[in-house]
Amino acid sequence: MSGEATAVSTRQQRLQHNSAERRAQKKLDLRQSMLSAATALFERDGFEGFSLRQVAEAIGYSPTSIYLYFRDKEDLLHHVALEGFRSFGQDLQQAADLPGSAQERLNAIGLAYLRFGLRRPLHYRLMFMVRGDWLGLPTPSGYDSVIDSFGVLEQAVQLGMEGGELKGGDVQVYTSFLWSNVHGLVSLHLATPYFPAEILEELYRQHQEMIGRSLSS
Amino acid sequence: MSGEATAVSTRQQRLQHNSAERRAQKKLDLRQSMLSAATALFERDGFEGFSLRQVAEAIGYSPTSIYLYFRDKEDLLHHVALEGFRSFGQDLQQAADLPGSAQERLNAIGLAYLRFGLRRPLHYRLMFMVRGDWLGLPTPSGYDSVIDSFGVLEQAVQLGMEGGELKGGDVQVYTSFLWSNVHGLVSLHLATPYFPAEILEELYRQHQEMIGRSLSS
DNA sequence: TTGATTTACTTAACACCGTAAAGTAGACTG
DNA sequence: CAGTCTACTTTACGGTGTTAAGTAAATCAA
Repeated sequence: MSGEATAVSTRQQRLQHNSAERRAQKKLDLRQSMLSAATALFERDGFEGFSLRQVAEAIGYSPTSIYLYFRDKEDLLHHVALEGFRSFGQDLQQAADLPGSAQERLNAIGLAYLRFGLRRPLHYRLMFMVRGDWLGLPTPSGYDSVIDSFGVLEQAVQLGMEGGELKGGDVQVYTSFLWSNVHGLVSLHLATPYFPAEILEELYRQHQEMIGRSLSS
Repeated sequence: MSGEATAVSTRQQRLQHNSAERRAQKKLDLRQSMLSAATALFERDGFEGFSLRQVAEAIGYSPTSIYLYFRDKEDLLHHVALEGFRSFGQDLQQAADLPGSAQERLNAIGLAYLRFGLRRPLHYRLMFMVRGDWLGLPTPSGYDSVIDSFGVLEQAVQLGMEGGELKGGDVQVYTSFLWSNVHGLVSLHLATPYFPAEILEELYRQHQEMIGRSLSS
């Protein structure tokens, strides 16, 4: 089965392969540690205070090293945001998967949305207020699992309408209505002093009640 | 009536006064020209691209001169925003003053809100998305005429409720409902690719219809 | 009118920032 | 063992907000 030359060759190949693999893994590790440091610093300082040089210092590399792994500051921050989109999408999907009526599901999705905004205010700002334009970009490879959050809500609306629980009408209009209401609440809370955290969930509950009155058949 | 000494004295005083007045006026003029240049540059470059040094160059002064008239960059930009709040408040008040039913007034206010966002996107972002915290600051002197926009909407809701046209309920909850919905629409349009300008007014109209269904008695 | 003082501004400097280009030590390869 | 490639650093440039020191002209007191 294993001739001498073949054996040597395969061992060499294996060594090379392992070596190459190890190097590739180190690259991935470093990239990941950059991303982790970036996320930590972003969550500490927010969009304004975020700087490449601080990320570099945090991981013990020179500032320019980052350019070997990310296109530029924008690209790095985009990847920070992508982690946010991932967990945001999961939160919403999880809420959508709960048992119950369409109304209950829609409420749960909205509540998950709201709580994400409260739990990760800086991420929310980045994702939907400061750099929401990233939503229009194609999903980078490695983030294919990111759930289309808009789609989750839209589907829940659709189900409610098909089940007859919601009034018939334009799914997109209903969805945009729910979305803009909860986004309005969260973003006004995050950006202005008008909607303090203490009252936000209660306010949301009351809004949902009013919406329910106008959407339920 | 006019003794010699007195006349001389008054003339001197008048000259001094005029001189002082002229100097004061020049200061105001320069401050105003800084503010105008800042506004123009902000409207061209937005929050991110806005720089003190460019403002200085635009008016032909050194960068540090600005500190003689404004506390810092933040303060200058705050005053840019204040002009926005002034005209925003006027727009809303004008819509609130239109004749018609409470429903029509509320729709008109919301539409004025929406159109301000479309007409002055960068100002809107500054005022309500990036630096909405300024809403919590006391109004600087000279801007006392700035209308409390929230109050305008709140009053329109109150009137509608008192007139029996709107269902009874918590005025604040109704107001926050209307506000977060229209702000959600505008801010999602401005920040994300999801709500293009072409469909925004129609979307708003449909939302208003749904809201009307749940609020009208 | 003249000397002192105040006013209004500038120059210089500091500590940051993102990023491009050139340089370098070490691993890998033939 | 020479040469090449990889991964990273050093250096440099042009920009930023902001503070402190310097300066010329206007104003004021005698």
